[in-house]
Amino acid sequence: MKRPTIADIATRAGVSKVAVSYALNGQPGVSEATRAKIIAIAEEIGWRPNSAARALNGARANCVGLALCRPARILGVEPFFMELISGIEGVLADRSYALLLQVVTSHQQESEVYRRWWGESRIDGVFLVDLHSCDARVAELERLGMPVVVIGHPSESGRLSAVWSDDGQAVRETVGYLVALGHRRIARVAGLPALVHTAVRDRAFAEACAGVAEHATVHTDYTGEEGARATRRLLSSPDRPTAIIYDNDIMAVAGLSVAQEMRVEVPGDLSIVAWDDSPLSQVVRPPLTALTRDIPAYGAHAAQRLLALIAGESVPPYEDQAAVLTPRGSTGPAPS
Amino acid sequence: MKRPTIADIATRAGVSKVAVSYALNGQPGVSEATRAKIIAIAEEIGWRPNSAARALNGARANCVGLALCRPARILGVEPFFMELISGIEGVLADRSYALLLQVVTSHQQESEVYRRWWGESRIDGVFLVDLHSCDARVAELERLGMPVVVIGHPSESGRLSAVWSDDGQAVRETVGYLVALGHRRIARVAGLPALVHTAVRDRAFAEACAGVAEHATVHTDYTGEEGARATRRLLSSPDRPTAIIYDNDIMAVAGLSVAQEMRVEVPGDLSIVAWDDSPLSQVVRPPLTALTRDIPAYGAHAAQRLLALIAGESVPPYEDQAAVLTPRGSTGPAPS
DNA sequence: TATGAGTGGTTACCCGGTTCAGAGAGGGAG
DNA sequence: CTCCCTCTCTGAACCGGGTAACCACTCATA
Repeated sequence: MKRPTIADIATRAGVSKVAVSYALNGQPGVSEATRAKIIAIAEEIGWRPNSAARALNGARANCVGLALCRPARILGVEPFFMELISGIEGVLADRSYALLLQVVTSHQQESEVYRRWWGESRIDGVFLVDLHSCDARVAELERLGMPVVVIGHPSESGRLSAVWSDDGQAVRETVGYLVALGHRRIARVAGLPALVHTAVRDRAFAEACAGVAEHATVHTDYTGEEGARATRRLLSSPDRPTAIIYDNDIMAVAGLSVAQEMRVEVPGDLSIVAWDDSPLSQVVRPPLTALTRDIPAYGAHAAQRLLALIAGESVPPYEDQAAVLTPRGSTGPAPS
Repeated sequence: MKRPTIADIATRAGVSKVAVSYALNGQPGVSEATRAKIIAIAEEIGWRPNSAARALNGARANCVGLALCRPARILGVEPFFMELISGIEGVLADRSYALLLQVVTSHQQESEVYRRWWGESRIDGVFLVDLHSCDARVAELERLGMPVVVIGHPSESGRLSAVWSDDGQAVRETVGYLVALGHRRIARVAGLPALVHTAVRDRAFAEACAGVAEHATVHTDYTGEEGARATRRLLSSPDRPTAIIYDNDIMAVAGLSVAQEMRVEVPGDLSIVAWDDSPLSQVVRPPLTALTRDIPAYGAHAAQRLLALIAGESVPPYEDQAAVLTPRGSTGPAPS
């Protein structure tokens, strides 16, 4: 029942374990006949290299880490992370890299997890997500000297490599589209204000609206409840907006329901745009106009960069495609 | 920049590395004064035990695995797995266990991942999810002799420990509730037919309806599109159902939209029940009656059992609480 | 005074794979 | 026949910890 080791193979093949090591790693130093025999025996007894023993010789751990700092109820509802992970996995699996995952409740705990993983030689690098402004995690990771790919805006990523997409561009496109439809009062139901990408969107939204439309931004925690509450407040104001942009689709769906409950027609009286186009956007009536992004591809790009970084290559910041607007039934001309 | 080892600490403290090992592991064999000095030095230079070196001594890897065999687009939309992972993480984090995650595309690939992880001594055990009938993975994992907790029905889990909840009970409760409301034609939009829990629900549904209501089951792949298509077909039939039970909430929301699009009133003409009560159920109008389960707790129980199994304890199958019906606005009396 | 039991530490070796220096065997050139 | 080189393979050391066995010393007991 014990797992076979190269010593077992060596005994069977009648050679030293060094010869086995060379043979199995494709290194010179053994004849082709011996190599073939050794490989045959290894396959027969189902030998696998012990990752711990390899790691001990300074080899890579063949593993990268990801820590998520969000409460369970938000993580579950946001398809973003699962899609991101799927994309990351696709790249890692090809190179037999594993992904170590941890859900944490604070940035402090998150930094501690990085220190532990790195100190224990468990991982070769990490992804850093959900960047805050003046993020202490960036300094911590720079200090550790570990390969890191930041999935987020490079303005706050310090000397760490970033993979990002231009949310500002997506906001400008959306506002331009809504203004062209005649909207002059546009609101935004935004996510957590501490996140860098929220700030980027906030700024781009204010700039894009400046001079062409009244604008208001309400911050939430990404949950449907807060999205609903924000919508209710916006729609209750005397000069209510004729269009609302939501930072995720669960809030957009909640907003749509609030509008229907308040007898506000969508898209007749109110246009709705959702960020991050998950299947959810398409199953409600009317289907939601959404900012579409290939999230698995985004994760895949980040994973490629992290592996390159681990291999010692230098990795400049990579700008992924910006989200593009996919118009559906939830947007239309502004009411006259 | 090199990571400190116990040898470094030993040099600094002027003792042998064995003394350091004893001191840091809380073992007897060193004086309290020496122990304190060693611990102080270890903290000062930020020492962490190298996980590879520990694992090499036959110690645990302090890591468990989870392989998910679902396409990315379904994984993203199902809050189930993220909530399950959150629950698992909560327990693992307390014991400094890590979770190794891999998304695979076939059961064969999944078994290969298990073999590799186990052969490489990367993990101490795994969770097995999405059981099929006559699942080859069960035999494979039994053969490997690795600690496993099956998250699913024990009827198909062989000699492996299972953590499960009685979906049959939930189905009976739901059907009873609908029948009490006067419904006599009930349909079910089910998930993948190959999954054991789908089969369990199918059987319970047929039995619960037998003699009291006409019933029909349509299988889908869990996506909103298929949920919508199934609903459209069901509502187009001459003797259309007055109630539909959906196997997840994205399909239920899609079904709700289809009903509205076909001018079928919910709950006036049609009652809708969703399985797995995510926040999504509550943000649509009307809010969905749902089968509620504490999924993070479910994951936590599974994690506790897996850790017990790894510790060498014997773990009987554990039946978690069945999902309970949470009535909301989407169900009502059958139309007369 | 010899014996025994704790302390507090050490030396030696193990885990499984990698790496380095070098040892024989065989072959070709001089 | 010797010299040298290449090919194939081996012993020993190493990575960073864990553990068994043992040793030197102190103090209490027979």
